[in-house]
Amino acid sequence: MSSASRAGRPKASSRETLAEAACELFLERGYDATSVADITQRAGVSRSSFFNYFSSKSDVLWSGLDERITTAVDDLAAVPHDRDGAEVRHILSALVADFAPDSLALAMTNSSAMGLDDELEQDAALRQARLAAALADLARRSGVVSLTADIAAATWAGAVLAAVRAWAESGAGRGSVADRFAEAVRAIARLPWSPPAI
Amino acid sequence: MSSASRAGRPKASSRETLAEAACELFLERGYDATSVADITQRAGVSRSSFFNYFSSKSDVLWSGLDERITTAVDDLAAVPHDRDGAEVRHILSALVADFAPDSLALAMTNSSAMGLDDELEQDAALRQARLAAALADLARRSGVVSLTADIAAATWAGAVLAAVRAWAESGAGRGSVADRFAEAVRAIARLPWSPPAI
DNA sequence: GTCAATAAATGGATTGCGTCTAAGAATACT
DNA sequence: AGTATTCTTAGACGCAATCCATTTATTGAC
Repeated sequence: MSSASRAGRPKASSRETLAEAACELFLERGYDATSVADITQRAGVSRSSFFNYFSSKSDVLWSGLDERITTAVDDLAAVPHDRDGAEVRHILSALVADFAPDSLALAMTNSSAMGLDDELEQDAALRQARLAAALADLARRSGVVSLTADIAAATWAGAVLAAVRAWAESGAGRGSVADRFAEAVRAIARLPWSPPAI
Repeated sequence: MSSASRAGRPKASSRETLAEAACELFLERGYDATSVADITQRAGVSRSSFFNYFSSKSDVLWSGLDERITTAVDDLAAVPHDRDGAEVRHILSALVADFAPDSLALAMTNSSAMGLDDELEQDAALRQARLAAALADLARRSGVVSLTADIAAATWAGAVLAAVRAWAESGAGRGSVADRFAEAVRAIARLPWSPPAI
């Protein structure tokens, strides 16, 4: 089952091929000016096939992080209600460990060239929200009042996405996302929440 | 300029009329199953006119908060770089002061009946992100490093949206959004950021 | 009253995403 | 050869959102 595809028609393309074609076009024409049909045309498959590989156009950029968030959400849902925060930090660390998605990094560093600034902001917000929802859920299960749970969840989910942003903006070369997240965790502990903070 | 409409064809509808029609339909059939054409038909105007009143379908529910966020974003952009956090808290307090949007509250309390759960989560995330971007910008202008600025911004923006959620979920009857936000601010100061927090 | 100027409504066309379905093509197993 | 399996593909669809040209309703000036 491992190597040989067992039966059926072989795939005519791959996520990688499509993502590559998409990124090229995003750089050439910009995100909005690139249609799904454009992408599949360059990749040499039909438009219909696109949605066999990605669930949406923006998914091309975010599927890597989405998968990781999905497992993190599952893991968070499985945490017993009586655990301490170390487990949560561990799950979030696993989420960012060895994270290096070519397409997202490329898009983030070239967001202005791709005309992607708003798009990326919004897409990032959706991912942050999905993670925050799982975190808030866990916090509530652990007895934290709803309002406080939402706020703490917003902070931690914000830290994850901030780490990704910081990593991408620094050229994605120096330092891993995990490093950035560790930095973020330290920053949270040091946050001056009294007036001078923000 | 105040009362008499100065010239031109009089409006055939209003935001209120359209919002009312929309909410009725959302309750009857659900959000996804309600098209813009359905809304305008019930309101007695053409589909084209809808976009003279709202910029999108979801805007029906969020325009109230959007306007407030817009002024808050403008105010935040105008804050000199050398001010303390009190000014920020003031702007955010103004954002939620006397906030009581009928349609959003209705939608949030009946989100499951309207089949709106996911939709509202996502829409809320976009608003939170818009506010967070302005807050992070200000923090960066004030010399806070980017990563920390993002995290702090996520917390405060999260607090605003959490206040709105808490207010809506409590029936929108007891206590104002402003009260909830004040509660949120106190919660932030009390947040146990070491492990046991979340 | 007539006439411009103005503001809004309207119909219709267009684009693009995302969904769905039925039909076809390529592969492995027997 | 035949069958089950897996994927591709064409095509149609519904809907949101944009755009434009046209029409309708009002105000105010002459």
